[in-house]
Amino acid sequence: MSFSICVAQCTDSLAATMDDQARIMQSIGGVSLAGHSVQGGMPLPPPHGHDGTDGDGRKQDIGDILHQIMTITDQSLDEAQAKKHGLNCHRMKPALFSVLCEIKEKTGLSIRGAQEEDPPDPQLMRLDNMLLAEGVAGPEKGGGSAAAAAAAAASGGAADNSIEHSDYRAKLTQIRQIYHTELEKYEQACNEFTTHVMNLLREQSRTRPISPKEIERMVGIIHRKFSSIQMQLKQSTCEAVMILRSRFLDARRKRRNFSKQATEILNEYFYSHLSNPYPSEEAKEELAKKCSITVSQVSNWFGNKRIRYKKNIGKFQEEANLYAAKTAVNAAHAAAAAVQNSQANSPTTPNSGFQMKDEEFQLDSAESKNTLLSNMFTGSSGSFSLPNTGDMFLSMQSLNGDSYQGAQVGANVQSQVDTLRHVISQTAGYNDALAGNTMYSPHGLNANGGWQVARTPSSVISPTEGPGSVHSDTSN
DNA sequence: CGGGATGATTTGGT
DNA sequence: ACCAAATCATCCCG
Repeated sequence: MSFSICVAQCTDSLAATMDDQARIMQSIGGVSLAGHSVQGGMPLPPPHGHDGTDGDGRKQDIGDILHQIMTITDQSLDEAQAKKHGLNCHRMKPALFSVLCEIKEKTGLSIRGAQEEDPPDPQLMRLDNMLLAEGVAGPEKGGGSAAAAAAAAASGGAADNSIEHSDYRAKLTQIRQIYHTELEKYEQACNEFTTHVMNLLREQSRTRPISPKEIERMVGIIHRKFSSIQMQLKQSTCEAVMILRSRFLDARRKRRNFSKQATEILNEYFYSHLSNPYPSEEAKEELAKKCSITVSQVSNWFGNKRIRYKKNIGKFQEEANLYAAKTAVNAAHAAAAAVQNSQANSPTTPNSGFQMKDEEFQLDSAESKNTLLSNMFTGSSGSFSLPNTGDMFLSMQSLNGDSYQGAQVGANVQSQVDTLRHVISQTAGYNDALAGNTMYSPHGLNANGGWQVARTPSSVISPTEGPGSVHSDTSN
């Protein structure tokens, strides 16, 4: 939308109003020329110096004046100025003026009242509200600096996201700026135009009757015209914002898979908290930081993971084994580091060898994993029951199922020591029990398909009877 | 290119 | 506000 359009439109409106007046004038002329007396029977003052002359002369005079008035706008400025002066000085002018006044008074009623009250346009209000909501209209919200701060706060390494976000902010700021400059331009133009028209009308009021009401009305018309243009501006701004938004949302939809490392970290947490895979706010923040993703992405991930895990536990068993083992090994590693020269250490290589353990486990064959892991999986899982699959499964109770709650992953050395001890103690005893079912059994799911509420470890089921108890759930 | 994997969004419930 | 579930949209591999 350009300034020229708005000026053109306003000019149109003004021209239309002028036309109205010209028509009135014409009708006046018609009346006065056709009839012998002007409407209302107002007698024309006797033309000076032409007393007693025929009516043709007067008609001629009036006709001339009216013609001059009506064509005054067609002439060049200088010409018009001269003519105007001539008319103002014309001897018939006061009389004609009063006639015009009277006619005006009569026709004025029909003009007025036609388009008075303008209720707040709901459409305009909607646009205003939206622009306000989008932060395009309304008080300056710090624009770039706020965006930068928000981006910085959200980042913590989430490059993709913050880049997109700041990009969005930048574009929005751009739109906002354009909107404001345009709005200002229109306001200024409106004021200028209004003053101009008012001056014009005041000037003209010397030649023809123009009431203050009429000027007011004209101003109203101009303002309406300009505000309708403003509405167009607002509308197109809204459209632009919508497009930007949809693009931004599309861009967000255009997801990128998380890095392998991030998935690793998330999975580790998930499987080490399988009994209650609902990270606390702090835990989520921690994970988000570690994974270079946002907290809500962590939440999304856990939401998806829980649902998909539960939906098809079998599919995730290998993964579960893998991560349970990792957790156990990590715990063992940490514990070994913690207890240093303890006698009850893991049957693995010395400290230096632990560094590679993760990779080794990742690359292990399924069998070795399963045999190894089935002995270790109890490391930090809680109790579980299958949903309604009717599968036979094991219910295991951990010693420290919830010991990681709210703590940093792998940071709780004591629990890791416990885990290690537990793993070690379990290794021999339950190997056989699991031999026929190398699956990593789901823990923490109740019959309704939901994870059970976290419970205090070892208080419900003793470590001796917990891991060994076998449930078969054929109901449902 | 098809289809499974996966991150994001929507919907409905508490 | 958070969750489960369904669904969407894209990624990615064979």
